[in-house]
Amino acid sequence: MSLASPSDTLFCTVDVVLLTLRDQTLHVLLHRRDREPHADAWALPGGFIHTAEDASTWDAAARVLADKTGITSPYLAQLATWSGPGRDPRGWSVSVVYYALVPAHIVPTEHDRLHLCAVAHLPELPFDHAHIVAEAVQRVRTKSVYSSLPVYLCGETFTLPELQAVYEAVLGEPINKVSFRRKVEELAMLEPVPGERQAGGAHRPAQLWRLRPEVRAAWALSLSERGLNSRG
Amino acid sequence: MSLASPSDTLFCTVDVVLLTLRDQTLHVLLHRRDREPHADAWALPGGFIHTAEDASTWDAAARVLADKTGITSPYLAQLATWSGPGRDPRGWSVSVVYYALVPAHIVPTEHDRLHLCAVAHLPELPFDHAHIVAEAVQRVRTKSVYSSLPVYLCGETFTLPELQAVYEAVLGEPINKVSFRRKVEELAMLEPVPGERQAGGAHRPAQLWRLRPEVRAAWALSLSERGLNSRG
DNA sequence: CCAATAGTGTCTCTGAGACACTATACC
DNA sequence: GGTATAGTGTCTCAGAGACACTATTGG
Repeated sequence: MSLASPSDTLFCTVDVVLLTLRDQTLHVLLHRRDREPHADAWALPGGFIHTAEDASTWDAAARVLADKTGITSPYLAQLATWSGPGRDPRGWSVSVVYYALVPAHIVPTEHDRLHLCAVAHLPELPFDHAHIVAEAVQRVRTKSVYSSLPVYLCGETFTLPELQAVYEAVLGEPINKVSFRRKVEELAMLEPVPGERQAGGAHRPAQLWRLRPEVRAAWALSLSERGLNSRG
Repeated sequence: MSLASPSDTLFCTVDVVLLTLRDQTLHVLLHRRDREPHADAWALPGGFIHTAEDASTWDAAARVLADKTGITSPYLAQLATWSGPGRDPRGWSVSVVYYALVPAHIVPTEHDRLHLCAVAHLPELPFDHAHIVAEAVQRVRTKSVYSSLPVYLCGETFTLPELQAVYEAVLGEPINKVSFRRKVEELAMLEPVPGERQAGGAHRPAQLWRLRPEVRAAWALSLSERGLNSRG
């Protein structure tokens, strides 16, 4: 059977907003474009969907991120979809955008085509990428108020003072220590790691914590749950 | 210039989850499909993007909704995008899904190809439409907790007891009257209409309220703000 | 005056923040 | 013992719900 309205001269891509914390500030990973349009400009890593390899736009985003930056992000979620005839000079385009949160240490060393940039001091970005980054930052801030999202900005294990600093960096305001610990406890998403950690200085060491395995599992499940990964 | 990875045998559609309240229950508008696949099955109204007429997927969703149901919804927002090789038998597909909220009285009389169905008692739906509806309902419930979303399920004007009943229907639980009124007041989104309304019975009539014009304006603005409507 | 619903005043109780305290490391 | 940071006990205050009251209509 043939499509009623065959490919109406439209193309479909994915883009990834990868956010991380550096010097207590949100940074976004930019990639220098290989091709026209806007060749050699800093932009969000993105690319076409490969229908032969990708089982969803989520897969496409993960593949594009890995190909262009070498990163596999433990957290990669859909942000929204942008579209229109004018956003890309090549024609009517649809871009399904994902956002990733990673600890700074897994971002590879920057080089000529890879750059971490503070979200507050972005250069001119091509297409509508500036809007997209702004929306991603807003989403992360909003979700951080009531969820454990920022733990994905930490490494595998972390102390509560570290985690609190991460929350404060994301939200841009100080948090009450007691309230923070109460909140963490009631969310019940963390578990203590048997070991401890010495801060560099001369003081009591802090307990190490990690995300409870069920939580990571639940998050992975929520992907496949929604219709066998068809929700890309 | 040519596309690096030209249209990789993939097609892009929009679907609309139109929700309304009937008998104090959330209902979704289903449309009997005109064509294969799943011809004559009840499904979400949807269709292809027409790059010649649509300036965004938002425009496409509004057009599809108007064409198939005759409805122009005051609230139409992006839900998410579904994708994959298996969700539509015609091949690798991307569907950008929108959700609409309307008062029941603007839904046209049901006929052979148009049907309002309680979200709790959906028939078998083709594609991944059952998942999509579930996600839309969840989104509306979540947003209703902290926003004025449910006012779009009311008509132009309404009484506070009516609005409270709408909130209760959406959230599925009773709300404290005093707290509800405090909340409405602090959100500052409503204004009283000079007139009053008699309930059918013998009792004190209730004040009529409406959404403040600035709020409707702000909502319209938030569309165009994000990059000249490029966020479809 | 009665019934029925609209709308408000106020008490209580829960939860978040402020503050001060204790705990434990290195020097 | 001093200092610095981790972690906790408790007081206070603000906001949400419960309840009871007043207001206003038709009968």
